Amino acid sequence: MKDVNGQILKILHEHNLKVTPQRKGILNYLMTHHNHPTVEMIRSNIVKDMSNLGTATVYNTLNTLVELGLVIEIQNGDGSTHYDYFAHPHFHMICTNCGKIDDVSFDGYMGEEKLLRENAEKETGYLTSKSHLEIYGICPNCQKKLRLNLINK
Amino acid sequence: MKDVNGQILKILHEHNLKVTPQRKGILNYLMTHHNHPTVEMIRSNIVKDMSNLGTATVYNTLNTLVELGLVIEIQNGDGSTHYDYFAHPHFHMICTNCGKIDDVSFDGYMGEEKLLRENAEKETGYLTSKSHLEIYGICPNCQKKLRLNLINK
DNA sequence: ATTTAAACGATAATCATTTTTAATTGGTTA
DNA sequence: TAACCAATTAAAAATGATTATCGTTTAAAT
Repeated sequence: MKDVNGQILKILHEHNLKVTPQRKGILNYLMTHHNHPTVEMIRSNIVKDMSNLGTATVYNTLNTLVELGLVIEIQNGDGSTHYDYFAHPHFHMICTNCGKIDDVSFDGYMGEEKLLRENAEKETGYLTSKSHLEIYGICPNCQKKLRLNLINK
Repeated sequence: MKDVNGQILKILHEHNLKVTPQRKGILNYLMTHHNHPTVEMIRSNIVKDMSNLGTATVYNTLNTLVELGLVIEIQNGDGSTHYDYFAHPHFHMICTNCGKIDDVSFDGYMGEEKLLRENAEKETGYLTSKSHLEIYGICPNCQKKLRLNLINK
């Protein structure tokens, strides 16, 4: 098990961010949950422990973390932005039926990602830093449900 | 050169969509422009030719086209959604400095995309249909500007 | 030509996100 | 330790994008 609190302090210090209960709470939530929360999910969860936490603060903190590359934004089509602590390179599978977002990585993904970026740089002259890949489909659970629906007709 | 109007009629008929001037206008705009317009860009451009066009109609039409897989949505971080007629598989380079979105494809990209999807299916049990790849970086133009800024300090 | 379901568009409503503003606080320095 | 100050916070208001409503219009099937 890891010293999450120590990591959080290190992250904040490394980036010259003041250590506040709000930031610690938000980072802790992101690092210890592997869901893909919205702003409201984060806020309502933290409010339970902390006396109060403003919506704008959650937005500010998340935007800062996104700029630092520690957190990324994901859209699953429900209208609000979801966030993901991006410790390890991975991509997202998004179920077009239920909106679920899964993190996926496999051996060699980092290599493939790097190759794509290099090809793209050659092609366009961009200086690239990161990429987001989203693959859309039907999750196993929904496949089951959809099959049942067919039968029940 | 291609018979865009014929293509549009074919698309609408194939999907049992009524042929209306609004839909023809919106599809025509998307197919003949290679920018990545927002709803407002599309609307204001078409209003010049057509007596009128409601915002809701643009949204409705675009949502329909997205569901059909003919058009995709892209977020570049400026708050509004950009649209792209997705005739041929490609990915997007997004400049983190100016927000520009470039379409890119290179020989072999389709193969790499297919491979990624197959790996992902094996790993997760999803049944996949498509993917979106976004690569972030600094475009050549902004690289120049940023270099100049450095010198002028 | 008539009919009908689909599509349209003006407006209002909603929802996510940002800005504003004023008060508070972390962390540095004396 | 005290005091300061810039950074941070949070409530409320503002903004901007998107969706819902609903009366009117229109495409296209009969």
